[in-house]
Amino acid sequence: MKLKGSYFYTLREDAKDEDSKSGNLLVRSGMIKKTSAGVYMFLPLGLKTLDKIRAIVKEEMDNAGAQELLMPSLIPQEVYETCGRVEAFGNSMFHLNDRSNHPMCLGPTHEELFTIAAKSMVNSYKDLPFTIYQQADKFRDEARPRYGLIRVKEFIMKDAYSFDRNEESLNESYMKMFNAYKRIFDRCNIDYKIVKADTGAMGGSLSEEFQAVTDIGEDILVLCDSCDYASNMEVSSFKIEESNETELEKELVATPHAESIEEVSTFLNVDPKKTVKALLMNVKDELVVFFIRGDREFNDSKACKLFGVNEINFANDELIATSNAVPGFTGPIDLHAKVVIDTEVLSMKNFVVGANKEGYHYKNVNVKDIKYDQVADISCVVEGDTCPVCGGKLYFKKGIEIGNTFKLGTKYAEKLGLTYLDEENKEQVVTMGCYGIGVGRVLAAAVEQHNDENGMILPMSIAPYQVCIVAINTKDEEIMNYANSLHDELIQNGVEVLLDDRDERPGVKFKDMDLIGIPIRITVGKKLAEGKVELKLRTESEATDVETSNIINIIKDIIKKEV
RNA sequence: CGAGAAGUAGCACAGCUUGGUAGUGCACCUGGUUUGGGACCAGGGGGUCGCAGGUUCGAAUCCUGUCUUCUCGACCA
Repeated sequence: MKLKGSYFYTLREDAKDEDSKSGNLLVRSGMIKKTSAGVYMFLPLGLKTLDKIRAIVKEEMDNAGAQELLMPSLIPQEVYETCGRVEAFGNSMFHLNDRSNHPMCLGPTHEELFTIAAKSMVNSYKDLPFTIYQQADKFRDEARPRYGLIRVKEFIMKDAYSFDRNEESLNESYMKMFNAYKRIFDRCNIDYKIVKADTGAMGGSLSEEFQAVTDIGEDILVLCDSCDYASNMEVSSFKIEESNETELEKELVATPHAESIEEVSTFLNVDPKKTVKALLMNVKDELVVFFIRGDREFNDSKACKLFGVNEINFANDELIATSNAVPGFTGPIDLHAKVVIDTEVLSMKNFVVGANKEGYHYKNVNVKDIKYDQVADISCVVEGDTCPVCGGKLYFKKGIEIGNTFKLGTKYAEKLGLTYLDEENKEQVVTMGCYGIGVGRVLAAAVEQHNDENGMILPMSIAPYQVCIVAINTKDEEIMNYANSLHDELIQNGVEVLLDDRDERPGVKFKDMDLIGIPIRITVGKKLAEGKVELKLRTESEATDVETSNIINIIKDIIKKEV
């Protein structure tokens, strides 16, 4: 590939409407261009990079025995009605009508269509198991697209679905995908963690997320410093510390104007860990008061699961007025409302709670003093908590979900009637798994993790070109002749090469090649007269002189080592 | 969806308070000098100032509406 005469441009300044390192670098390098919020063009250089990732995904899927197919994006709405998902997706689904006013949508996910496809083929237990997948566009009308390719309205996802006769067989299919995922992300050089995640509204028994570790991550990963415990914040737990204090008698204390945990703990000079705070919530239009340790966050998704609802909001004044709770001073003693206490509170002693009386709290309260309807795990881990597995210390990292493996179970198969006959001629429901990879997110994550002040530092496996040749002076015939012949010879040797033969000054070319992150740079300049060119790796700051007689082998060796 | 900010040339911005010929840097074109880390000199092309109304002799500038983008939050199968 020669730059002169080809579609290639870079921007010298950051885009004002990109909020992430990767978004900016991808836009500045001319790989992508925003068409509207959360929708991007993939320009030639960007598509080439994306294709490298897609090829790795395809190779690993095929090796794992999965078969590729392609589903449509334009789908009749009734396909999603069977499993109640039009409502479940709500505003994030794109709706449109065809010319005869038939309601259609742009597919946000494809469980239903894959299940329908499986029905055409599955009759007997002998037809199982198998796994099919596609790499295709998904459409989700995100409320707030952000971070370049990370949160978008239209994106390419690799989604695979496994079909098995039972849970045991599913476990095998699942592990094949799981291992393929590890190879895919390893090959793309992503720094990732595999965490346990919420099975959410999808149902199913196990969900594991592949999370690329970056500061702009939208998920909080809970990790252990001494074992391999790893969990999404939504579902993570911690080992509760038992207190061996002797229980004291509760005592009413005046705490004028001290409403927040911070104010109360400062006023009474107690550790926030020795307080219990109330959350007045609206659960199905009923007031439920949750009590958790003062320094902890309320875990929304755990609470939703507890009540089997999709959302829990703060109660409004009207709802709060149905009880004797006083916001800022709400406590579990003599509270006339439904009370749920966090499991951890059972192990706390001599703590501070509100007194349901303006300006008063109780101190030295113990579990025996309080009445509650339910005990449940409803709080979030904080850093420094004890690991539930090994007793080590928990710490946090931020992650971008780039992949998800999911034991779906029989939910979709049941509703859509995907069954088979077993050896005894009995009808059985197929057990499914689904496995997704956000291909664009993998690219964004790779860029987010591999860059410096000059631009991207792409891993060899996904860089659009493995080698770039910078010809210092395009007017020098010898330099140009050699650069062109090196370009041709590398291609003949199966190397992906970009020749910068533009009539630009050297500095411009160096800056551009650094920006787009090509792993190996060959500079053809003055030393050509001595039979030498310069080789520089994007990951290194220094260049070395190399004999032109050896150059092909040296390059091939570097590539072999990296891929 | 709630709150805030911004829309002026391909990109990044100034001009708006106090209405009066549309500006700067980069990019682009022509000529020349240059050629190892985003060159220099000279000349040049390109914008119905997001859109629609209104006020005014006159609107990028003031007023109203609207769309878009961004930020913080809510949401995120």
